[in-house]
Amino acid sequence: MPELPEVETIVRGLRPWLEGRRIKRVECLCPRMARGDLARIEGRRIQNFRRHGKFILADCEGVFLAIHLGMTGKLLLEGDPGRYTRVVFTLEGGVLLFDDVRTLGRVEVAARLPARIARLGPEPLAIGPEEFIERLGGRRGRVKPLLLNQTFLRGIGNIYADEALFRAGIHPRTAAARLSRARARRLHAAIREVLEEAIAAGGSSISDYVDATGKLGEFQFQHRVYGREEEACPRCGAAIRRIVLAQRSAHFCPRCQR
DNA sequence: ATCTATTCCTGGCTGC
DNA sequence: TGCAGCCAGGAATAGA
Repeated sequence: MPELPEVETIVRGLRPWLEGRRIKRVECLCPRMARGDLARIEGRRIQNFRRHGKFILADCEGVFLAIHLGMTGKLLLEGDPGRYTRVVFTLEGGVLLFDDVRTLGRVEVAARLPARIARLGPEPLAIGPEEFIERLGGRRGRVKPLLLNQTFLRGIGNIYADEALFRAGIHPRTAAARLSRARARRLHAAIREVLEEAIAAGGSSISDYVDATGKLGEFQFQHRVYGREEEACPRCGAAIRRIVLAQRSAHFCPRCQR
């Protein structure tokens, strides 16, 4: 499941090859996944290929391209189109495939950056501790669902929310606005830390994440709570618990996270 | 303005 | 061995 570190890994892998290259043809094999007229980027060069939260964005000489990988989306420079290929980008000198088993991904072409993407919260790796604490204070909900809310911070998904809360020693059900300054500061640092470590490891390969060359990430071996229900907490040895919070599973240590 | 619940989607797993 | 039923969780959307 591609979250910020996985999308960052993909973008870094693709950028050197994609940037400045002209798109000759776009074939969408799953119209449900397209927004806008994808053919509008044909004949244009890819510029400013970048990550924005979990979105992949590019300017294409006056037309805008946004890609979201959903749960199982992959952008591949190698291999042939297969059963799960949803969009084929034919570029000068090669082909970029958007494969997605579950079709929860999206490819959007628009005149400019769509407002709902522009409105997302700040980058977790760019926000400072003071601004983070201030943003937390104005929220009424619980901290875990808030971390998943892309208008609060952009790019954090279930894995890194659980891992950051564990590192900060905060229970996922804690009311966000009730966190002390010290704990909020610790959470800010934990988010940075876990995302940076995950990017360094090439992301987490849970289910079927791979980078643009088909390579698996390594960070799943460093997960301390995510997907480790019943296992011993690496800090205190207590059994990791899994609960459902806001329709999502939340993994935590009942002793370390209060 | 914010937050919560529902929907989409299919491979892989569990249990009978 | 086969199959029903459930689970995973991104964002969009509707409703509170």
